[in-house]
Amino acid sequence: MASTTTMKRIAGELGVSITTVSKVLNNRDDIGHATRARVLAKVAELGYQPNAVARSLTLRRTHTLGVVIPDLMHSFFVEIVAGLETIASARGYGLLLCSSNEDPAKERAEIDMLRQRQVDGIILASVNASGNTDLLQRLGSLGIGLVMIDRDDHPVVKCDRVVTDDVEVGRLATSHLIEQGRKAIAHILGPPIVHAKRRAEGFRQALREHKVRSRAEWIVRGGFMEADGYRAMKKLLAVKPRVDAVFAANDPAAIGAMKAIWEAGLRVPEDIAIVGAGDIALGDLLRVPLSTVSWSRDQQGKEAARLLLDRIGPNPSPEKFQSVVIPPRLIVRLSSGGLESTTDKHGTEGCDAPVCAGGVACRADCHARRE
Amino acid sequence: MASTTTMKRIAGELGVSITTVSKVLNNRDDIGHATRARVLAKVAELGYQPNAVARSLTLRRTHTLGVVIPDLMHSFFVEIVAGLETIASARGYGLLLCSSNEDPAKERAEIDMLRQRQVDGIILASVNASGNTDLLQRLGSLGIGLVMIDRDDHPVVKCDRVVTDDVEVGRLATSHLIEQGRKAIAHILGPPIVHAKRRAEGFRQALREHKVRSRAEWIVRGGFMEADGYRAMKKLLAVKPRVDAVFAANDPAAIGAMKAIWEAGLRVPEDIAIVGAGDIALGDLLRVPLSTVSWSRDQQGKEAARLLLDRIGPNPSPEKFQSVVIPPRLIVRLSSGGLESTTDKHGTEGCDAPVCAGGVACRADCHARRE
DNA sequence: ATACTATGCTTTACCGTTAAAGTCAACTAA
DNA sequence: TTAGTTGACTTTAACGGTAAAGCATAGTAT
Repeated sequence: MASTTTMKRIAGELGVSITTVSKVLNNRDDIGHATRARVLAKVAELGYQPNAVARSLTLRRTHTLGVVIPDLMHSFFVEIVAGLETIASARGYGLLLCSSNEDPAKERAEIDMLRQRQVDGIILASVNASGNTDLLQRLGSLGIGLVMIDRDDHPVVKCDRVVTDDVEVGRLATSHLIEQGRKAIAHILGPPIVHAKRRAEGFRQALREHKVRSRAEWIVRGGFMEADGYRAMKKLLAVKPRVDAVFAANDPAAIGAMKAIWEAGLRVPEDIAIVGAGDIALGDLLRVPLSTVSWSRDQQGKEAARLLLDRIGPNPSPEKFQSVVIPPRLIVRLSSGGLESTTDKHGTEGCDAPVCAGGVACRADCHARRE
Repeated sequence: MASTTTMKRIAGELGVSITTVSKVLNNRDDIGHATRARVLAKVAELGYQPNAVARSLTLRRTHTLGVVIPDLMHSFFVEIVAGLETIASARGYGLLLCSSNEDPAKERAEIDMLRQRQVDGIILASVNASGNTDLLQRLGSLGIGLVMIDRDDHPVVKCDRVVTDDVEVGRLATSHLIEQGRKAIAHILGPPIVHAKRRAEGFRQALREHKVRSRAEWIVRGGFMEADGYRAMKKLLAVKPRVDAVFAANDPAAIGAMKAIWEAGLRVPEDIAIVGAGDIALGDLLRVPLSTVSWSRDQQGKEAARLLLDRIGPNPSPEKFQSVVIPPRLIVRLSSGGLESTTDKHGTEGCDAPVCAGGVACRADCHARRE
């Protein structure tokens, strides 16, 4: 292994001090023209690249952000990560990616690992409020920034947040089903976190406002994974009289529910209408395109990265912590019965990108994604 | 900001030397019982956590792997990353995730960045063979491990590889279309990299073996993105007589092609059959479920992580570099005309996970994903 | 009693970099 | 002239940790 090029070596070969080399590389102005040129030449000759680890040790900044999300397989989080990456990479920050697999213990382990690695900040979609609040609260005093995305449990923790309005998500989805004339509307609950509870709250609000009857058996425990939706729908199908519409806590659960419906020999949306939330990738191209409530993951990711970087940056913005809300909006596709057929028009406003043109309901952020 | 707890502080409060603390924490056996206990107690009391940056500097190991993939939005790569994460995380390694956005310049910048950060190894799905071969070759001499995944351009570069048999991918897809009785079979080429060229080669081989006529206009330039497939299909649709089947270089391109076909008022598979490659997430649930050639991304990711970690680990396995091949297999769904209807049976062998049961063709690795 | 060997620590040096505080010659101001 | 200022470096210390070598003290072999 060729010995790595260090400032020491450059200094040695040139007969100057290491500090001189350091100063040249950091553009300090107290180095003479000639020396500067000689150093720069040597740097180029040896292809020197600074050792970021050593630099991190002295500067006490790693220029690295930790990202902890619950599910790498869910396009929703991946799209947020893509947004994060755009901003972070442009500003010279690296992303240390971790998955908690929806497991609080792994989440804790990953946060601890990130802390040991001295990341400058953490972007977290937290599994729940259960055990890790203490850890998160301590991050601030350790000089580690924190932005919570998507899920904002841990109300005690002081940090920036980038979330959507989950009550509104539930209202939009449910009102839409009501407006489709559905009478027996069920809800597949998410996991027991405020984030999901707010969607359920929006569900109930919409029913109340429209004076639509609800029944306790129509609200069933589910979760955020496809398998959760599948199981929950199985339970719902056993309830008589049968429901004619379902708002699932998110898209994977909605897809699981659709599978259960098909398996029972029923049709979507004729027999049962479905609305999800989160606008999963390819949701517009599904066998029955999935109606959903959408908000920009790209924007959510970018906003989170910006907030975090501004807070941990050179001028640590002493402003109060912000909660940025990405507004949700309804995307009507076939699964809710809101479109006559799969070959109908767009469910959304003007979308002229080639991949979205004509015939096929386009994905809400197809533009954003190609930008 | 509370002053961070360091070994120095622990040593100070206990009146022992820093080295003593270090030895206790590293389980060296030359520290007495009593002292060891006192140190451990203090460590627990102060909640000490070692500074990984400092440790990396002396040990010259960061326990971090860099991952560079061309497209964060493509489920294919994300699933590989999930596989990587499983192994890396279990072995105490972190993943520094970068996207090259299919841009050789950004790929280069990211690899340089990873090198500065002293990652122990890099897992790369390289954009092309154009300009970065030099950089990759140098990695070895810098003590940075390299595993190329999915795309194995850069034949000169000595490293481990985990790829699929791309010629076979093309043959499987094309033979299947031939067996469906299709006569005018087109191919939407991938980008100009060997990886894609091999799929085209498999396409040609299959035609030759089955003595099926081919025409030059039926092989069109495309790419790996949805928009590429869309544009390529537009061109194909202008060719008369019209083709009755298409093998697209990968699934996103196949989906783009389907969009173009629908937009032209034609049906899949009745008018044109489609087969892709890569088994994109939700491909089984599309409006017309997509026939594809699949291989396990989970296995690919895990294998890559294992190879890399074994090579850079304590006993640097002096064996020759390996090329692990993940075998591809055909997944027949509706888009190729291989199934009578969307409510047909599984296209794959026994799959009894709840989310896959009955009625819906399951995804090839649905088991693997839930493991 | 003398030399040898553990045992249990501490000292010193180093990883590669930056920041703060010298140093020293040449130049300027009074 | 004499002190004061620049300009262009160098020296020293530090970041937080690990490894190698050093050094008492006590115990064992002869």
